[in-house]
Amino acid sequence: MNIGEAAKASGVNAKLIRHYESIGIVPKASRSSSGYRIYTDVDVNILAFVRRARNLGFSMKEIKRLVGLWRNRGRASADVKVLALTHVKSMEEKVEALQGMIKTLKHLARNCHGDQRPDCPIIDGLAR
Amino acid sequence: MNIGEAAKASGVNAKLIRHYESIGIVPKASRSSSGYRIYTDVDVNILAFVRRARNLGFSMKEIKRLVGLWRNRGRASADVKVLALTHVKSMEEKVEALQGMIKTLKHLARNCHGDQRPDCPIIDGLAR
DNA sequence: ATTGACCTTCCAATCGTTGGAAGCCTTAAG
DNA sequence: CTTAAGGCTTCCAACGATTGGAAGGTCAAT
Repeated sequence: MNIGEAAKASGVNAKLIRHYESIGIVPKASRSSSGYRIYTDVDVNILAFVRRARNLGFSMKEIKRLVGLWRNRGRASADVKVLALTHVKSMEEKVEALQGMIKTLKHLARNCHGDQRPDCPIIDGLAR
Repeated sequence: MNIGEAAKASGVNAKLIRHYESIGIVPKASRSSSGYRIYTDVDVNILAFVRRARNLGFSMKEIKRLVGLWRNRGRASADVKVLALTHVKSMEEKVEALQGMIKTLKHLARNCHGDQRPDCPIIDGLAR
């Protein structure tokens, strides 16, 4: 399977697959005589694994570790769980930060006429 | 006032002030005979305005527009409000995305022993 | 033999910020 | 007057994750 087929099968585009290889997220693919990368079903599984982890918001650094844990049959599930829950916590913090911003901005916007007049509590709030 | 003092007064560090100038967020500061940037109280206000907008999660592109609106006495408050509410909406979408990820990961983690055994629903979920 | 779709590598851009290096300027102390 | 500390200047590079393009090689079908 060449990189384009692997891209379709895994849902990770070809450009990104090369990038992941270059930064060591996925193992280096073997090559055909003409230099094309060759992928097996196992490689496709790794790529799809990476894609799913990405969809859950893990950083590439975390994903690198997750792939390592996945491939390590002797792993402790505790290691995975800690990684996952740490990530959950950081996402929860992001949510809180965003909700704070949303609340503030909505409050400012509620008091803004939103018409042709220049008077604007949003601007005033920022310029306070 | 030189850049260091303006940084203290505005809460935006000197490096960042130069950067903001270079990308046109804030007007180019005038210079002393020796080439040092000179800031007035008005400049400091602009910088602090930028900092507050940043704290509300606006992108630099949006902030550029906000600064323009702020300095334009004839602005329509509607323009500001649209910008703010668009930003609110995009933050709300981010929150939703994060909450989805959190929910999924928490669900996987709940079923994970988190001990020395390698069996791990989190990994299995990613490898599904 | 030529087309067109694929593959290769390398370099650059995005966004917002931070860091360093090398060199000039200002200020205060010796 | 000289020197040292610290602030200022510019430019260049890095972070993370991805995307884009350019220039060229390869494969399959016409």
